[in-house]
Amino acid sequence: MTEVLNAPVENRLLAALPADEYERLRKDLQPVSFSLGEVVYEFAGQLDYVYFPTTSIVSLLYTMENGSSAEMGLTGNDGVVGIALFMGGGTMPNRAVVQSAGAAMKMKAKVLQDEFAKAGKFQQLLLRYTQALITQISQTAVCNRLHSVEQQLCRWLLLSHDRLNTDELVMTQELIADMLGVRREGVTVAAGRLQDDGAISYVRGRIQILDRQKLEQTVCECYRVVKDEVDRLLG
Amino acid sequence: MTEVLNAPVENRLLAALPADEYERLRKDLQPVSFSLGEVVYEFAGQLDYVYFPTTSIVSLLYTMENGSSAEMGLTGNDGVVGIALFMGGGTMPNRAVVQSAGAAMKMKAKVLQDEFAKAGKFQQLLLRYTQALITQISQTAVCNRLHSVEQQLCRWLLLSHDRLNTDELVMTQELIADMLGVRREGVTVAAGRLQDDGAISYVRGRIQILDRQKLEQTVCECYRVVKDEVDRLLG
DNA sequence: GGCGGTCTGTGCGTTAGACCACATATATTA
DNA sequence: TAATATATGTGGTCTAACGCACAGACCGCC
Repeated sequence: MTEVLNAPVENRLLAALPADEYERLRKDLQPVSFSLGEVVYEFAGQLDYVYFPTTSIVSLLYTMENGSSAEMGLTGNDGVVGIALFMGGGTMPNRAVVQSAGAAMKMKAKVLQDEFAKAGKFQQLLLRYTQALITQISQTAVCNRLHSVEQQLCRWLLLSHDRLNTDELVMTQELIADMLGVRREGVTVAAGRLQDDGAISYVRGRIQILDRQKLEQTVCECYRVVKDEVDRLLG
Repeated sequence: MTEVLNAPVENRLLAALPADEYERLRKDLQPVSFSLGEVVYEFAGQLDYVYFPTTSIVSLLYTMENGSSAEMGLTGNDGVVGIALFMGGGTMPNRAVVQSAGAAMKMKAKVLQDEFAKAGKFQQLLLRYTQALITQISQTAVCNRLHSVEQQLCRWLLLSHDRLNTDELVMTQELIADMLGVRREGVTVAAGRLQDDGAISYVRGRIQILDRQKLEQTVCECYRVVKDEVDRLLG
């Protein structure tokens, strides 16, 4: 466990740093543990740290005034939570919620900003990640408009699976529904079909990915666009 | 006409530059004229210039393999087209199409990148605009999931109207449908209702905004979130 | 074991919007 | 002034997803 916590290089952004830059930053990175449902930042809330997930996944989502919500993107070991801190706005009009419990490395906002200002490799990586995130959010917009709940569920499962080193997702259908911005029953039906196909198995908040290929057959092109772009920009 | 073309400060990003920086960049800005439907950049296409719209509006949209499309955001005199050039990726997996004919100032990619690397006010403005764009795209994702065609049409009309200095939008329902990712008939019906309300009048590709207040009553909260964030970040 | 809480499955009426088929109205050009 | 192309209006059918109401199923705890 501590082994995992002390392995910041499990985050792709940090792992891509040159050795000397990484050595310099190392002392400013502290391990943290996120539990499911924990709120990393709130609508318009000031952030003191940025977080580099290693084994956790954090969802970015917007909650409407009437309580309904929808996810616009998710960040795992490929990125960083808190881009507003280097983009200059400080805050963002959305929330970040832990979607899969696990570990992350945190860094003080001030340290990050100073490092960003050096215009080195770190800045380059942060901006490239941000561009990849833009693509992810864009594709979410398109997918929300044009594709079925089942396709979107597949996209979501695949994106999450890519960011974990396990085949088990701990997640109730209720929570998935909140992420996708659909009804819980809609998720039940879509998940039921995937289960009948043998793609996944689902038992009370535990999804096993049994057959990725089947998911990839069902998913819309949106998944591929996002994945290819992440690989191109950070790979 | 040339008067307009020679007034780059009609773009809010350029207008926000300190006098000395603006003077330095001035010689690198050339006026261009965009016609309706012109493609500014193509899926994964390399860009030689970035564009600062002054009286034009450019839509960012994704076209699916089957030909259907949806917009994820739009840029007018508040921003810049071609963020991939300073974000580091070079290209983006989407298209940029002129949604409202008019003028823009263009700048060579190399000049922009050199200027960006100076980490001055210009960089700060570009990053802040990018953050505002992220909010716009995010809200499009949420809106696509949760709101009606009529509300989305209102959002789209208001966002466009904010970026123009006229009450007339030149735009067929067919094209609006492509932007919103809905059927043309759906736009006809929604626009018909707005027309009955006296909010707009619609004649063969020419929309008159008659009563902004009525639009703002019908629109969902998404519009406000985007507008407030743009004002906060660039205002 | 029994009991309350939390998940998941299912059925049914309702609805927004898709898809299809034209009718009509306004431009453009011959 | 026809003839043609383009833009908009309208009505019908179909379907995915919603909203609601409950019925199981599994979980932990007393």
